[in-house]
Amino acid sequence: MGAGSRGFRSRVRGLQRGLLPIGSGAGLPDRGGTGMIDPRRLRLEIRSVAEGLRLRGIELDVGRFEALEARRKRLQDEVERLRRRRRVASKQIGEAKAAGNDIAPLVGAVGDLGDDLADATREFDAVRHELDEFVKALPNPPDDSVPPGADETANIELRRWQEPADFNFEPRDHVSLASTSLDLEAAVKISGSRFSVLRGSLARLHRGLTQFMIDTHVREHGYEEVYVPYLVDRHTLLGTGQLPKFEDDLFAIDGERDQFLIPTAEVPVTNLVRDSILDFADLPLRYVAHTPCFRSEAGNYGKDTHGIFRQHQFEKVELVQIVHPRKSWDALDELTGHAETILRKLELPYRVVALCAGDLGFAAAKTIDLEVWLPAERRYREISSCSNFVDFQARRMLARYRNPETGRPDYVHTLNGSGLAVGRTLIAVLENYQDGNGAVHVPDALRSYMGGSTRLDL
RNA sequence: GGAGAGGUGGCCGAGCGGCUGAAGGCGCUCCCCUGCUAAGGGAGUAUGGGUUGAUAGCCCAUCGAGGGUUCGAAUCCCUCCCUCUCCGCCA
Repeated sequence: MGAGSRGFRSRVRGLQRGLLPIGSGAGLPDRGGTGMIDPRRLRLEIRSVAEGLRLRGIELDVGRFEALEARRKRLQDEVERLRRRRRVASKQIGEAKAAGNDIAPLVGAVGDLGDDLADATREFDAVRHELDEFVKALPNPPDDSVPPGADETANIELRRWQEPADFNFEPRDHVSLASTSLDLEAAVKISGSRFSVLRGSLARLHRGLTQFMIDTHVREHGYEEVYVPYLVDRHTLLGTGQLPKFEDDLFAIDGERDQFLIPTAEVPVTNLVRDSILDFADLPLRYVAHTPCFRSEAGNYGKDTHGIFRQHQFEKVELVQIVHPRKSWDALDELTGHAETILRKLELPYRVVALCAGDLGFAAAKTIDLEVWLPAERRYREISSCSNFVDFQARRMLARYRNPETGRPDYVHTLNGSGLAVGRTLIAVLENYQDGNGAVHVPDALRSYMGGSTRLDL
């Protein structure tokens, strides 16, 4: 039995064990594992898929896909035909043997079947691998409601909440305000650039913000708090779409373990439902997790180098929802609202922005960003990103639910959003709550998390 | 880290290399019977892929994963992963 003549399911399982096709020589993943755009949709409506991808600035090579698909079809047919022949022949041999007949002629009749099958299988696997790579590299086509555009300049502001405070003094930035409580020198000494050390009440504020966010989402929004690993394997990252295309953005563990530091809690949390068939009645699932996030920020050299806006390590409270496919658009609005609640409770001015097609992340069908006002920069900056991935991640993960109407498994839809990025919230609090004398007040909502203090002791 | 045991369908649990996609039990669904919270009888009940107008059929694959032996592997061989028990270490 040649490589690849094992079934689809075994490949999917292999994948789930972290044995990846990419560079590992292991079996090819199939549908579930490769994940992506629905292969059937790709075959049947490739034009519309191509159109969607064009909005993201990606030109789908329709001719190449169709050629590959034609070969795949022919070879799969051949392989299955040969396998069937082999099965039938083997069965006959078994029966003959049981009846006490001479099996030599039957065995001889099998002839080159084995070799033919091995050859066909080899070819089939090669084509599937090629097809797999091709499809896997395709991002999620944007939803129809996503504004067109190539980059962030085409994003659409949907609404604003509160006008920025009109300071009658020159607002200072968070680095200046934090003073010695933000010890960037120590961080550089310990770890290098893009890390930070927080001290005293600033560290406490950081922790308090985190607690406040989690508590709000658990108590008021009905999320289940989960604690998850910060190191994950390749398969997990493939499920949510960080791999195989964006390995450079991740910190990998160097050594025997083929693991990576999570770039966001989305990765471990969404993968909770990987390879499962959920009960219809259990949907929607809502998880909130607080984790550190690790990003290499490759390609962002020189960008946001001041302060702690863009770090290799930062904390985030993440919201994840697993929902019925017909509910995901409502869920996106809800989830965005849950993130907004934090900003409102903290009374931080923000605006809501719909990302244009060109600005979407790989797996997202639609993304709504929340941007908080930073007085020192005199502009709104991203503090939360809420996305509906529809069935894109679910396909990669084989995350399904039992459809009560058909009795069959269907893919769920997945969503996530920051609720919020803690470090950036810290910046926003510092800058928006400064009083002009270098002091920073504690937002009312955070008082109880700060031991009743009304001012930060910086 | 050392020693041992084990990984089979939603769960439990059989399985001399061939008729086992997989006995049996439990659970679940539907039907029948039953005059009353129970019992009994019958049928059905995995997933992925392909084909197709089709969630109708039909075909292929899957018994932790990968590879090997063989006409044929859940069953034999090799490698890896995981779980459990005991010892050691440890927050």
